Amino acid sequence: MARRAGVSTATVSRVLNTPDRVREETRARVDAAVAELGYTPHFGGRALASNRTNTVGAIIPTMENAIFAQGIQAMQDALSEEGVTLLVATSHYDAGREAAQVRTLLARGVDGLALIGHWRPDETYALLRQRRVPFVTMWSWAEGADHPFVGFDNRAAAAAMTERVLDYGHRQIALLAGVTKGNDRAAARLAGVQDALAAKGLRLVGDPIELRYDLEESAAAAARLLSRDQRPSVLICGNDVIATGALIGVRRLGLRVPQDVSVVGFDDIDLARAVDPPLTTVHVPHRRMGRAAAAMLCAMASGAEAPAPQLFDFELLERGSLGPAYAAVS
Amino acid sequence: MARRAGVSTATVSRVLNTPDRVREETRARVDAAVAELGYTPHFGGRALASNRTNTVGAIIPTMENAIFAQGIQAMQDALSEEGVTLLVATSHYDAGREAAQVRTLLARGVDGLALIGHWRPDETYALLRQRRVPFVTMWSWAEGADHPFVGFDNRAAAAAMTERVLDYGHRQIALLAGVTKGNDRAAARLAGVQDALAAKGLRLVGDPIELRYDLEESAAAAARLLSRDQRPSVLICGNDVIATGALIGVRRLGLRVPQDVSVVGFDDIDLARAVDPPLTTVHVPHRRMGRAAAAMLCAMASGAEAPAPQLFDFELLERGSLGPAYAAVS
DNA sequence: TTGTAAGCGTTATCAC
DNA sequence: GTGATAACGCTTACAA
Repeated sequence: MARRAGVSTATVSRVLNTPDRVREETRARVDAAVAELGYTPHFGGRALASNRTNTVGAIIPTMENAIFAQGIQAMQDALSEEGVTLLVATSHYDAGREAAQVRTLLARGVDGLALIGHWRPDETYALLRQRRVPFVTMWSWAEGADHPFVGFDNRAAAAAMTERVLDYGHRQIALLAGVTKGNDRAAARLAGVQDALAAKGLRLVGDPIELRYDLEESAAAAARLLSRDQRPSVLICGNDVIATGALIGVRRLGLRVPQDVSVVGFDDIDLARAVDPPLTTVHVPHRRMGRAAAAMLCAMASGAEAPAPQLFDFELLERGSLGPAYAAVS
Repeated sequence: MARRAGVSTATVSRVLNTPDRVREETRARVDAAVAELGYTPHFGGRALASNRTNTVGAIIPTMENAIFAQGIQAMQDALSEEGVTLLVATSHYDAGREAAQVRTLLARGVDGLALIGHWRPDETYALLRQRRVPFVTMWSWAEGADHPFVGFDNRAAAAAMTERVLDYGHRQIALLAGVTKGNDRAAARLAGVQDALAAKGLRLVGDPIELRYDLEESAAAAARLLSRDQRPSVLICGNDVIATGALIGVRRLGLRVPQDVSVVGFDDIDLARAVDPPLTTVHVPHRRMGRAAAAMLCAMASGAEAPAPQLFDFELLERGSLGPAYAAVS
């Protein structure tokens, strides 16, 4: 390509990177040659010479979870406006795989890294620091963390939802939580529910049940729970998939929501509006968090000092799956 | 790093790439140094010297569509077993953005590329061929195409579903299709429905309506359709999101599914099992297609000749949203 | 404003 | 089996 425009490779490089440092006429000539040959700079060469890749990485548990799909899509849209490519890797909720993916992404020279949640082995943080890669964590409020993050207070949100449930008169409350092992979001939500109950001197009906992100498993658990002697009047669910599963389980027993039993979810994914009754749930700004993380990483990759954590608000969304506790009243 | 093990960079390279071509003792020494320094080879340098990146790209419309999220996740899982990284880009259903993303991914030196569907400007194909990048198309059956693909016959599947609908006695049939512009899958599904009707000398009630991937828009369209004089007894929907929206629209009118009106979907995403009644739909093996595409790309990137297209079967899944056409009978 | 030339960290081709 | 050494395509002083 170099001399198709009759200039040196250096000038081509300038046209591409600092167009204002080159005479208009020369620039036009180079641009023409670029267009004509369909030239695209070689990524490897660029990375090697400049030690930057214009790439940031994100490691999420799985794309099959709609909240991450949304967040990552928003993040990618924001990054591509800045000419930055997003490299997405998945950990399947496994700390070991996450660490391996960190290594992979570091080897590819990412200029920054986004990770979900803040629970991970010290070794992973040590690796990140040793390589001096800017990183942010997402989706949770990492209180007192010494790294930037963008998230919201899962614990407070769960507590707020629980208080709302209590306002409706419910006292027989069961909790269908997500798997808390290695998942600070799920754990915080569980803790939030317990907080709100403890504040009123109440306790759950039975122990919290931890469920995977699976409709059938959740449906079965809900049905089992509702067949016990002391039937709960409300099922508080750790996410909307569990809540939807619970709805299915309730339906199988021939019970009605919310007349016979209430169900509340968390996340506000599409599913929440699609089911009948639509789910009362906690709205979480997944897309806004994705965009905010993108902005933070861009800033940090450009050498900015570690930005302040960004905390988003949640919102209680009443849609119909939470009603008064008739059963408890009778 | 090079001489921490007291060897040349060439030997380090051999240990990493062709370990069997180096003496056991030397190898051990290098491995030790690698571990000690936490060394990872520089991706850019590697790409520059070897002209391979162990990266393949995929361009999908959006990750927010669950079928692509599933397929891409499966593809990524399969690729990572081969040590290949997947670079995901999104086009938002826009041919121009797709072409731009092709350029971006080519610039990053991907060893192969996966694209959704086979409708795209000739220029995009020309670019792909000019750069000699192996590529496959996914999700549709590109009859007579001169490139490898992995997909299924959207048209035949839609026809089969329509025949099933006819078997239930429906004659007042409305079609809520996806947007067909630039989307061969949506267009093929629409054509399939028309095929099956034409074979029996039947016609749709009104024109096919094209809807975006949106619950509310679909709900509104369904409600409008069912408020007309000649009310359809069944709504055939181009995908499960539209079908779910239709379910919501039906519910708003106080009608029951399937007693008053039937609804059928397409894709079999999670949503289909979550709604009430669960959707009768076409099951599409999204994950298997993702894995198959990964295998094809790996083969092609390793220099294999263009593999034969891989066609997957669909499956009609009856779940409850399709019932007999009482209304039509009366 | 532009060209020259020295790297950047690998791999590949040779000798040894 | 291993070490020099020359690419690979780009960026970036530095010189012109």
